[in-house]
Amino acid sequence: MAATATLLGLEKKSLREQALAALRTAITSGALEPGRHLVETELSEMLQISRGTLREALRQLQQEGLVSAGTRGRLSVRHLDAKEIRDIYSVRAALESLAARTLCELPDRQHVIGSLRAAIQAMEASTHGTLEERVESDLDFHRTMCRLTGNETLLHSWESLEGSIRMSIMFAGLEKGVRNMSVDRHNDIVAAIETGDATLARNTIREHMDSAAAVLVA
Amino acid sequence: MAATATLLGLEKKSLREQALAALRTAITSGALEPGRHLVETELSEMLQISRGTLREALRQLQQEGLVSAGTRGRLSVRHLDAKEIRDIYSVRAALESLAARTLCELPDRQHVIGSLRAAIQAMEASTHGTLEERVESDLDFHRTMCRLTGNETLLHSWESLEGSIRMSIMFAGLEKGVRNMSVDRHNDIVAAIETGDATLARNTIREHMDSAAAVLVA
DNA sequence: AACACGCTGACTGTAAACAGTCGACCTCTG
DNA sequence: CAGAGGTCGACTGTTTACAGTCAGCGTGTT
Repeated sequence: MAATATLLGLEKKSLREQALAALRTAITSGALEPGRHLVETELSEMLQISRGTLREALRQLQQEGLVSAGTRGRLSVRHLDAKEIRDIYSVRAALESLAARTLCELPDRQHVIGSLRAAIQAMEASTHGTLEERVESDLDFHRTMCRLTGNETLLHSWESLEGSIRMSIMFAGLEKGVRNMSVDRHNDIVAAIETGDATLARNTIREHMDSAAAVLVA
Repeated sequence: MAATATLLGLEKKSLREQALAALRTAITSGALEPGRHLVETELSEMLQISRGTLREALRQLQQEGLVSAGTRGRLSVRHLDAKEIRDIYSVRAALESLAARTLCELPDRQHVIGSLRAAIQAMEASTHGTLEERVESDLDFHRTMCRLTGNETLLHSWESLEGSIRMSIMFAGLEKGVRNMSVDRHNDIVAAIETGDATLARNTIREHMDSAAAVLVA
């Protein structure tokens, strides 16, 4: 069964895609805890899908860095130590700095600024919600920033990193994680982009990410 | 059959891994031309493997950006236009800039510089070889730079981009591609890293990548 | 007690078969 | 002739079955 968009906007997702989403959530939420050996026969039973379908989903999660291969093809949920979290955030900072600089160089930034402000409003709204919602709206802001560059490769690279980012936040604990997700900091980022000063924007992102990583590994 | 390292250093690779490598090479060399519909039944026959095994390999290639999904799950070899090549090189520059800066910040760089100089010597040797060899040694230099940072996430991100980089070079033609793979430019990069000046190193990489992209899309 | 060997169950890798979707083509009807 | 409907082959998505590897455990030998 292929993914199908129907007239009413309903979308049938393939079992593989559904499994991928479910596993991604289970891993990044900690339900499948770090180091946990992912046994195909168990998971396929839990998810009520065949092992072949599950393998395809697991391959993608492996590529995304959520799953690591041990001896003999055994997969387990990846465990992140402090260095790895810092490394992830370094790469994240590099990608988002590129995004910010790219947005500064756009001839017409108004539409972009509008979208980013909308994302910040969503962040503001989320401060009355759960910690999960706050994390979601924060990541959505950053993803939006990458998407608005129009650089598909950048968005794809960021999205490939997203799982690792989520796991880093989960490792630290949500309460710690949201400590760097304030609306003010994100307003600073948008303001920097609005000035069109690419160096300022890059530095603002860099500081934001350095600070976030420091909190996560403390 | 799992991948197995034996006493003599021989390594049995799984069929999936072998298929992955073969397909990657076929795509990045242009043997499987851009836009070509990848029919599972054909490919599995060509490679003499089952469709299930092939699908796992194709999923990874899709994740690497070498293969794009069309309607109804149909996969085809990705086609890159000039913008996409520039985008790929922007992301590449961001990642390698991070690598260069990270290497500048290492307390003891001598071992690192040695490895980079060895990679340059391999590049020098390759100037007497084929164009393919020159491309290989160039990419090896850059991969080495990322690996030496010790940042696994960075290396993985770079390697996930490698296929797209190779395809960009293939699109332009190898002759054009190697135009920016001179030993001098790479000596400049190493020299910049040797100074420990992160900004200089970053700028050297940035210029190198900007110049490479410009040549590829000209 | 320590070591070697054999067996078994658990697990991964892979192939083959089944099932559903859809485009192309053909036939029929007005 | 144009349009509708049906059929069939090509293809993707998924399941089931087969095969090989290896860790753990039990047994026998020294």
